[in-house]
Amino acid sequence: MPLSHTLSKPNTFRKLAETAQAIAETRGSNAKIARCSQYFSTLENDRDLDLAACFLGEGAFSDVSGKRASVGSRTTSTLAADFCEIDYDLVFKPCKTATGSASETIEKLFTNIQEAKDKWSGRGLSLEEVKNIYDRLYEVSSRNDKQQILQESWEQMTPLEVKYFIRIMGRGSLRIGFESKSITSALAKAFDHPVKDIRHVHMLTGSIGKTAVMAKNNQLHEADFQLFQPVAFMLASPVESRSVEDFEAYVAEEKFDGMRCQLHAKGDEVKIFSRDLNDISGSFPEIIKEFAAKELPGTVLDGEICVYKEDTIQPFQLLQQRMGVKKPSKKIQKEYPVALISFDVLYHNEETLFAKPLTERRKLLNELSGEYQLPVTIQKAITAEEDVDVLFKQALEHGNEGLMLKHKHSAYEYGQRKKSWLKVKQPGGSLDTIMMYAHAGSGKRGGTYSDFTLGVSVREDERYEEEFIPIGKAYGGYTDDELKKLNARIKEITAEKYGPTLGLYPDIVIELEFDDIQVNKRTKANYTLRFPRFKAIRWDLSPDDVDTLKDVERLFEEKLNQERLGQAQNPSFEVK
DNA sequence: ATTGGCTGCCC
DNA sequence: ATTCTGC
DNA sequence: GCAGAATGGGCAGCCAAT
Repeated sequence: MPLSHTLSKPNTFRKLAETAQAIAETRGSNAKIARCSQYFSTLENDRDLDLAACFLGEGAFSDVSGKRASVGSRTTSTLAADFCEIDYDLVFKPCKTATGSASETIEKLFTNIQEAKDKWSGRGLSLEEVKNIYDRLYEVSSRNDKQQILQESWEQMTPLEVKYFIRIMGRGSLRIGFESKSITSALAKAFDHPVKDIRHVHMLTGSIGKTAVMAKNNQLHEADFQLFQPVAFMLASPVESRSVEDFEAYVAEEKFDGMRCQLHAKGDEVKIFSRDLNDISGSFPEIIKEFAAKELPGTVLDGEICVYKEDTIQPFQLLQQRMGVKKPSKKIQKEYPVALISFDVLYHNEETLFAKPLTERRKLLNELSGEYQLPVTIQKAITAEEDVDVLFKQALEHGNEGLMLKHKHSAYEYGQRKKSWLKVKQPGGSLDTIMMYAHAGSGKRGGTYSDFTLGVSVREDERYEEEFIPIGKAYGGYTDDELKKLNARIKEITAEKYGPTLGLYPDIVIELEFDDIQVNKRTKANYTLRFPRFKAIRWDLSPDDVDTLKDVERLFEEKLNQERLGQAQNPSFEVK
């Protein structure tokens, strides 16, 4: 069979890469959807459709598979440099800075460099073969083995294929203006089903590939919720309390600064899943044991895991030291005792409750709390903004993050960020900082400096010799227009260039907003900021006006002195 | 046996 | 997590 | 109003270098 014929077959990886590129170059979401839909229609084989939908919509592995390639930009980039026989630091890195994308750089280099072209066998791979490569990458662990597999694969791919192979392998976006919403629309169009049906089945199965196959074979109605298979979480939209209109329609509960989780239980079988649908049961054995002992009938709960010690909810930083621990020792379990505080019930006694209004789900949750001794959040009625203000203050006193306002009649809208759940938070503070370094952006921000290191003043601080020291980085909170102005000014105040980073003369003052200050001994300042973002570019201020490290220390002390109220007084959760 | 770099995944 | 932009 | 895209800090786990 002639090569060209083989390669034009729809089930080749080349066809998928070409389709992705065509989608990227197409303007307008409807046109993109049409282009993708047409591609899906050409895939005759179920397995190929499964893989194609998974690659375009989720990546190398289905979200619920728990598998990862564990290949990052360093591994791919150094190998790419070797592949082209160029120096990584001297040639590859500058190219990456210019294009703003490692995979884009690799595509360009492979297209233009003879050493890379010489390695190409031109054989081409099927979707199934590429899937096998991803599986092999998951199975090996050393970087050498991973690079060996990558090298062999790239020899059989065109530069365009390599680009998408890398993007699919990572957990990030394909950056073709086409994420899960568009994929579901494309499947709806290709196989003639309502978008909402496709979306619903996607939520239930957790797999876009499976959903695609079911859509093709008219099996969407067969999809059903299954215990121990996690569903996407309902998310909340940020609001300022003054912008809420009908307070009576909402109930308030405190927003815990912990780890969101979905618990599935039946008898002594219990599993918990993280927001990204990873199985995190192993990290919290005492929660598993505790719920196993309760012998619940088939039940799914939505809640938050917190470190809870001496009747007090402990800071998130303490929980962080447990989150990633795969097999926590007895010592760790004792030092960081955790509690799962539930706030919703999604399934009980063979019945899914997603479509029921919140009030009804809550009624059941309260009953379960009484029957099985489950800690649940306390919901409070509100009628006006003043109520929210009072409750918000109480939440902060508990060491909680803020308030959730939940629409009383809302269904559990999984996987979506709607206005049924609102989160009310308040910035932890702000600092006037100096811009110290500017870093090259990537993707659509390629070619500009879009990411900045901000510093506080230590000019009159005997502990330091320099004028300013970094306190955090920020990349957002400015408009595209402001970014242009910043880039113009940066050109004029560049002192040094280190690869993708510019060292700047002190000139631009940024009002930096953040949610929290934390101690971090590994940094020069000893402190870092949680969720730093631009609040304003202070063209009106000069480097002399920048806040000092002593100001940071003072803010931190103030925070520490606000003692956390134990749950014994005025609790934010209870057992009915 | 330690340390540092890379990766994934919580917020 | 947060934020801005295009549709 | 939603979806998409580009990015923050910090932790554990794992591998590579020393």
